[in-house]
Amino acid sequence: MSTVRGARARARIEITAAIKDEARRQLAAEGAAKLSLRAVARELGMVSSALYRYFPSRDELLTALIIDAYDAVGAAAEKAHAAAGRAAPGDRLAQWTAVCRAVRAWAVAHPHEYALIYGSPVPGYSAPQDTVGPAARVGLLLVGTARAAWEDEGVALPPLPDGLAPEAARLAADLAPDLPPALAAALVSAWAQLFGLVSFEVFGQFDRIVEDRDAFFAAAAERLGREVGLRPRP
Amino acid sequence: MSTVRGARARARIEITAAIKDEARRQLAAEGAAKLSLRAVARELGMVSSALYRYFPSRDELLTALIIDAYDAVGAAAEKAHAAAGRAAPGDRLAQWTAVCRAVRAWAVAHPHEYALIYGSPVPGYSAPQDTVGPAARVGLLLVGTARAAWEDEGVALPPLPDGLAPEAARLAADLAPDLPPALAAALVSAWAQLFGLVSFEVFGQFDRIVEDRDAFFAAAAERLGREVGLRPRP
DNA sequence: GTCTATAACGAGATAGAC
DNA sequence: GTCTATCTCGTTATAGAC
Repeated sequence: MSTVRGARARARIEITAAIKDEARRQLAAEGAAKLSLRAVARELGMVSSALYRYFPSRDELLTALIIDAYDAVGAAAEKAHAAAGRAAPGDRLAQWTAVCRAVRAWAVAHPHEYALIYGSPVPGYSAPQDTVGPAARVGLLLVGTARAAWEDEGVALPPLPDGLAPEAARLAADLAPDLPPALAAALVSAWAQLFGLVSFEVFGQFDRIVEDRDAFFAAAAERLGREVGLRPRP
Repeated sequence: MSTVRGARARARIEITAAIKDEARRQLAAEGAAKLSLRAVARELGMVSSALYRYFPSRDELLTALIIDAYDAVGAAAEKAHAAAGRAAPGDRLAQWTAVCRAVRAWAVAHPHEYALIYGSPVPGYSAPQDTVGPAARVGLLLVGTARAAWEDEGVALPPLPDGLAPEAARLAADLAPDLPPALAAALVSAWAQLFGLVSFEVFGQFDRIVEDRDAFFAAAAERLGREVGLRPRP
């Protein structure tokens, strides 16, 4: 009884994975806008209507791919975060740059999945609430490292520009009530800028401009870390 | 004779503009991947083969749209650059932030054209050399402002991290041989981060996170300016 | 209950004959 | 330039296999 259910469940998991794999292949070849349930089904030797047992609509398949992508980059970042924490406990700047490098490495290795989550929105598709949690994973790591440094020794940040004080207070209340508003605002800014660097590289804006991308990115990531108050180990 | 030719030329210009306008409308509705010469023709009451007199292929139409977009954001930035130069000559930080704000304002007003040039690459399309010049316009303004500040009074930048020295020298040689390598590298980094901030806003990554986008962006742009050595007027 | 297959819909793209 | 025959798409209804 339970083996039967187990076998069915296993088959379901396998087929679901096969569908997503094939969809990712199409993502790379044609882009998210042209992702087609029929083409996926054809490639898998299924009939299109059969896919509806696994994904109730094309948009739900897209959502699954988006969540997987956020989870993949999040997992890569978390792994780097943990490893850096073990390798040099207390060296928050090293941990910060390790997370940045992991994000970049994942993005360079999976450019089409990266484009799906950090590139132009897919026309006609609007991401449901389910993506919010996975999307936050990298950001949470960055906040965590900055918080650890703040708890260690406090951080020295330049004073907030006048106009930003209310928004910074709002950000802090939403994202990290224990942190000073200036740090919360700096974190959001660094977060956006990290992905700006990665996007420029992945989307080809650095072609014929930046050559030694590793060195360039490493320096930029470290600078971002300093902007949220991280300092090299004394 | 010449009036006939003039009229013909005028008609050609008008039709070319109408084609691009309709194509931009489709860009907004369906995305660049689905831009179709046939649909453009249908909407204009033309037959698709007639379009080939104006654009030899879909890719050439895309290229024209891309160049137009780079030129539009470049012109907006140049206008802000010039106005800031007139309003407060010598205040380089104000000029820098004015350019940043102009880029952002254009992007927010034209999100689909922004996505075309700074979003995910269009699958199967590779930009020809013609786009390089227009694409450089904003970057050149940023370099120009930083150069002016450098010539005014020099700039104090943190020393380059070890590994970055060769790449920074290369960047400086390519982009601005008169500037110190550390400044060239900081400029490329600030350039990428500026568009990272804009992309996060335009692509919806700030939804439900950053509320007062004007204040947030203004503060970030000013910080970027300081990173390339700009200081407020004494 | 769970799945797949057939067939169909309405809409749109596409290729080629004329 | 036009028309038509043939594709694609997402999605649903239905019937039957396991």
